[in-house]
Amino acid sequence: MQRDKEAKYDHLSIEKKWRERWEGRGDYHIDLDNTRKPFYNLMMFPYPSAEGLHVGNVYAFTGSDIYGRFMKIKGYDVFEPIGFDAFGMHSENFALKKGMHPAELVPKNIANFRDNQLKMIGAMFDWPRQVDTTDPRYYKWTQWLFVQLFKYGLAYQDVAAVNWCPSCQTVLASEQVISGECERCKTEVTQKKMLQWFFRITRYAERLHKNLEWIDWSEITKSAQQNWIGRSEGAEIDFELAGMDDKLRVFTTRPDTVFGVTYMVLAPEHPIVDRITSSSQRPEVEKYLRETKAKTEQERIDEAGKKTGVFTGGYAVNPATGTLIPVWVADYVLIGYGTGAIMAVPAHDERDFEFAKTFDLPIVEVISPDGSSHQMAEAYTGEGVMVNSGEFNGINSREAIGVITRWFENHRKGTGKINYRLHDWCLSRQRYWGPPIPVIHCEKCGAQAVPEKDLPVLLPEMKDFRPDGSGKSPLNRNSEFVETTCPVCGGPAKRETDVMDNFLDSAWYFFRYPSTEFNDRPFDSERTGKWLPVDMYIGGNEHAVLHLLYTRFITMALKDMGFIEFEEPFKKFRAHGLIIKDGAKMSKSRGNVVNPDTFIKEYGADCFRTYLMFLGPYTQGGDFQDKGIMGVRRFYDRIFRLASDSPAHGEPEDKRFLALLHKTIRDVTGHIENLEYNTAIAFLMEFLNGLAKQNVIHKSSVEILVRLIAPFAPHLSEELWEMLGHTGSVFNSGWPVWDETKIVADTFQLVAQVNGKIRAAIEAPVGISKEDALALVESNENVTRFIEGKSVLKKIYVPGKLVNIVVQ
RNA sequence: GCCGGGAUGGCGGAACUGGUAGACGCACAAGACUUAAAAUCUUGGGAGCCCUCGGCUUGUACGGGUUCGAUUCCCGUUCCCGGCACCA
Repeated sequence: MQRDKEAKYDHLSIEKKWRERWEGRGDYHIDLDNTRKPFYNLMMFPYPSAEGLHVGNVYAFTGSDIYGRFMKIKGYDVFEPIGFDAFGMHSENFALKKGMHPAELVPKNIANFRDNQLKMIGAMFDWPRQVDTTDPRYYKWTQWLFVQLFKYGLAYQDVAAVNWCPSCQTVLASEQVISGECERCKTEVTQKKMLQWFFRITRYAERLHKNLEWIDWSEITKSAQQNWIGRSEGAEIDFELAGMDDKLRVFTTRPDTVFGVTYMVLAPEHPIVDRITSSSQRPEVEKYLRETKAKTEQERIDEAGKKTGVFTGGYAVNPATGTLIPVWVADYVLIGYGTGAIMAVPAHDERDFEFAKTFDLPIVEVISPDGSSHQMAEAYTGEGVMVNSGEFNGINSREAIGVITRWFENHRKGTGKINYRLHDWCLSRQRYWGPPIPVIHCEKCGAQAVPEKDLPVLLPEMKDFRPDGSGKSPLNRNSEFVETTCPVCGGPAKRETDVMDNFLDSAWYFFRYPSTEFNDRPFDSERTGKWLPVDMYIGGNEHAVLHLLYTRFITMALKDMGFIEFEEPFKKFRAHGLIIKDGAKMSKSRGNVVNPDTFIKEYGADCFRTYLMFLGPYTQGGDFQDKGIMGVRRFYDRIFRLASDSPAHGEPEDKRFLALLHKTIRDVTGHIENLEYNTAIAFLMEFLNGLAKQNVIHKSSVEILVRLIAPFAPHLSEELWEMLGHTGSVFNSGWPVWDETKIVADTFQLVAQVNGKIRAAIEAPVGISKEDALALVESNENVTRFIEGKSVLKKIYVPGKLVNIVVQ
């Protein structure tokens, strides 16, 4: 054959052809009501940034799409929707920077994302069902969701210390503060006491924690949620205050150490500080409170370890010993956790120990590792035997936790208690670009939910949408929006002007996808019953305690309110890894950003997809190296040549080749199922290498290869499938099946070891007996060299694998 | 500090329930084709040593252990990534 006449893999025309054909035929817009094997394949929808699609997006979507296409070719009715998470500060801040209006910018970004980029990556998106969170037809239902939660008592307004981002000029949820900084702009967050809207996610803390035991999610994600929820078991104990009627309640995980309580500490913000402070101590206490208040979060973190505090002048009574103990105020106790007050056990808590050393407070050992008493040079936090603990002496401290808790319960001085680190979800934002909170404030009737018939509360068009730092949304400056009437009494009232956290938009979007055509309900119950929970969800782990926690909460709430019958939204969730470039994180400043468009144009989407997946295990990410993509391109070039070279009819007979063929089907199947795409691709390459070496290349073998690469290279496989004479889509051809019996070869490499060291590998028939195997090995020259003149202690035979001769 | 994940050639990475470490690919080298180059095809390789077919020694972050045999299991250590963190 003449080289220059050879058929050429022209990815540009092939990919265009199949994009158009899929769209024209509506291959991926499935009839949701007429399916036998529904499979909901979900990927985290993107926010349409002006910079365009990031390679990280492509990586995420491709991995998910490969799974979806694999299920499709296996015969499932795969629903693979996509949408745009377009509300929120990211879009708004960008619009501000560009001097544009988000209402004008966002549709442009979406169009660019969709038409120039997302449509090019070869995913089987069901476009007619796309969702845009800024569309009133969508956010009407986001507001509806708020109203339901409000009516159910899960949404409330309260004055609380909240996280304030001075740059974004809004409050944030604690999940959106990453080590003291705003998740969006990295500005240091400050604490402010403000009236805000919250969702009572803490009511679900135990369920959110408990279900982690059984949900099929990536371990890394579950562990992050576990840490975030921060469940800890212990007890709450009441301490009487000398000369006061009040009791001081504390939370502790170590009730077994109560005999060792030698003082107590209040958080500076604790309400009782004012009353307990004696007049002589008052100036000092007030000075300390002023100083702590002035400290930033960062200073407090930096100082962690150094203990500061002052004595209030007040005393409490140790409920176990009856002795008077001083009450201090110190900022190592946090108002936001437990009761904001602690019982201090310096002998058995490192922080209390340090504090006691600093201020010369008594240290009493009550848990001894060996039962004898010690000079305490540091806190002992392990378990041991109770000492100096009255009637409890001699008990193991771990046991004592339960015993003492019960003792307190019997004396009505305390109770077993589980504490969570999780806080309620602060939902309100003092910004413009979000769905308005659907609430009307009436002086007479209080805060009222906007009646459902009046939804959506449209986000008014405002030329000046700049946040003003007043603690209220820019909507507050729009009197036309603000002034309204009370839905209960009809009197004059004001609208709530804060908008909702855009994480609420994304907390329920997967409910909407299967029901996009219903405008009278957020989601149809029949559709939902058929399609949810989501079968497979893939996304980045940066949302482990944001989006992924909120979706679980919202799903549980929807169940409790009777809208749905399941409480976990995703049957399976897998976090994909991160993709880096030449060993380093991608960043604009480093100039090592991979532009997907360039690679898709140059090598084709199929190549790009496959290469991204070939970089490393999908759940762990990979290192992108520009040259590496050529390997994948060569792989597809070779397949293309093979298929266009009119392969022979008939079936291959070579047993070795058949073994390779069936093994490839088996291994590729298994590895795709586990999202180990890199190894699946390696097996495909190995198979091609084997196939190309055959004297006769059979069409049937090429067809199997084409079907196996289909999830990775959808356009190319369709083209090749057609070239091989088929009319329908390769995705309707079924996934190849393997025959286990064909994988077994006639012979194998019998490894011969002496004392565990390999001395030879001998071709031996499968099923060789132990005696024959030993004989074979012992007749090997290189083996005899090592056993000659030595006494044989043992002969080990592992069938089908090796013989090991142990000598001395 | 606690929790989770990880460390394997020049590089990205393979290795099932402990059984030939380095599959597959990149880069590299040699050869074939070519006037030449590109493309393509073939071959080669962890390191060190004897260097002759071939063989020996050594090698999966480090130090021990269990085992006939350890990248894999156990104990200890270092470093990297992610989560939580003065959370009582």
